[in-house]
Amino acid sequence: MSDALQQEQLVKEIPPKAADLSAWYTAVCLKAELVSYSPVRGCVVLRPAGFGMWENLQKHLDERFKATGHENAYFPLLIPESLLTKEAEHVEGFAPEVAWVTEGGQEKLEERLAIRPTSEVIIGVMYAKWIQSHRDLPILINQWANVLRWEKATRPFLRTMEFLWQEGHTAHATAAEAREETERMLDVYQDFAENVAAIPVYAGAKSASERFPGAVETFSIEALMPDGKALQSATSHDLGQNFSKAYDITFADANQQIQHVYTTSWGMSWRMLGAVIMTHGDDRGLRIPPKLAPIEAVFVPIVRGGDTSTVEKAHELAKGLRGAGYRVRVDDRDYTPGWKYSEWEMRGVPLRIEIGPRDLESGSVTVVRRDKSKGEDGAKTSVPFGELPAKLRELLDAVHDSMYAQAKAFLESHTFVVSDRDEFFTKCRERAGMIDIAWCGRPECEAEVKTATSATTRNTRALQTPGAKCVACGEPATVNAYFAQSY
RNA sequence: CGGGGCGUAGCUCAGCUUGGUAGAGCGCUUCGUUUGGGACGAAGAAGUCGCAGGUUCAAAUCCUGUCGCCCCGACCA
Repeated sequence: MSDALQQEQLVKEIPPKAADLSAWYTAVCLKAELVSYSPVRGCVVLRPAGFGMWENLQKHLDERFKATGHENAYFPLLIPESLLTKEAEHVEGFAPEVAWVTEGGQEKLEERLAIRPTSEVIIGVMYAKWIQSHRDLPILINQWANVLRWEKATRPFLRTMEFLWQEGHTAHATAAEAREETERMLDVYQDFAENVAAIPVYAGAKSASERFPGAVETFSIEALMPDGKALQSATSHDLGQNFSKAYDITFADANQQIQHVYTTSWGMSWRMLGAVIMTHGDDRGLRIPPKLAPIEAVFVPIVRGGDTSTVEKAHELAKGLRGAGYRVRVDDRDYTPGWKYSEWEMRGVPLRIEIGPRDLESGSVTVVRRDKSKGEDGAKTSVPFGELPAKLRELLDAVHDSMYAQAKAFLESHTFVVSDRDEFFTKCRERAGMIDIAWCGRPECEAEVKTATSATTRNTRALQTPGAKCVACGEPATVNAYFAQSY
């Protein structure tokens, strides 16, 4: 490594992001203490720094769920085998990755119990008991839970055997209502991704082969990672009457007819945090979007000649900011200021507040933005003590906006509207980004593209040019689709 | 689940080819001096060499098995 490169590499043991995204990603997850590998294969410990991000994700999503009329509940972790096997497609889809409990205490169980890979089944069974009349509908419930899928290869956040997520499960009287709900929650996810996680996404419908097992239609939001691979960040499923028929969820309608309900399910997992890490991080480490940051601003007091008045002032200002609703911390540990700067940058704290003798004298603090590089215009701002509470809000919003703008610029510069077949295949193979084409929608066509390029449809939307032919195969196109290799 | 790589101190790794006293840097502890971009000095602590067998007078080193992790594929959120 050249001297220049060595100097650039500010954070020890974090390799440059552009050179090897995988190595960078793993190093950041570990060094920023988001996760730790555990003695259990494929399972990670979510450490306080990581859990803090999860809590903020929960808070923002949950308030959106509540605002759209949903309530939280909790269902059992274990699902009897006989119940699981009723919806054929669903079972087939999940069978390879279900873990089973076969013994309890000293006894061998007469019936195996599945550890939930998802909860459509157990929730469907309960809904069948609870729903009698059209007056009982809709049911709008969400649960925050862990699930387990027996994965072969795992990576922190992106794929672990046990993971945290939320799963919403709703039941409706009509197909139209269920579809409306499915699309509403997709909008919620898109809103969350863009306005909380600062990640622009493409929202749309999944192709048949990418659909959730047992769903009539699956929608997703898809984000683009720096290596040109897409990351499915949340899904929303219209389950039609597939589950209500399998689990006999019926109600008497206003005309005294027995009808099967229409159900939906929708989920976002801690995988979203993986998207946040990869999208926003840089060579100095993590950059957490302010709304997800466990610590929004960290005070670094500079002590000179044993005079700790800057430390006292930092605590005083921090107290005031907490009172104003901010999540702040004072780093009064016995390390040098320079060490602390690097440390908190690596951990991704959006704002650093320096307070040294010079600041004390001028009655102000120096606020440094994590989203800007060193020496960049606007990276440092001097803020008088009294203006700190108001100014902090402004700066945090600015950080969010600039992070979103950067991610948006990346997505847009790596989205290609392609109408030439060769170019389409080349771009897919090269992992160029989101490749937008007019597409026929045929599974055989998608399979051919996948075999040739490893890319698949991420999601689809209405055909943009009426009468267009499929760019991949030449048949009449029915939709526009984003193709990309995916995580 | 296929292909490749790696498990030695908290971290990054050397030592293994050719068996013979357990190593370095960083970090950690104590004391002192320091503190506006990863401070300096002195003293100190720390490893059943992933685990289990085997070969040998003797194994971190050779052999077999096993577990785990990383990367690339296939599969999935």
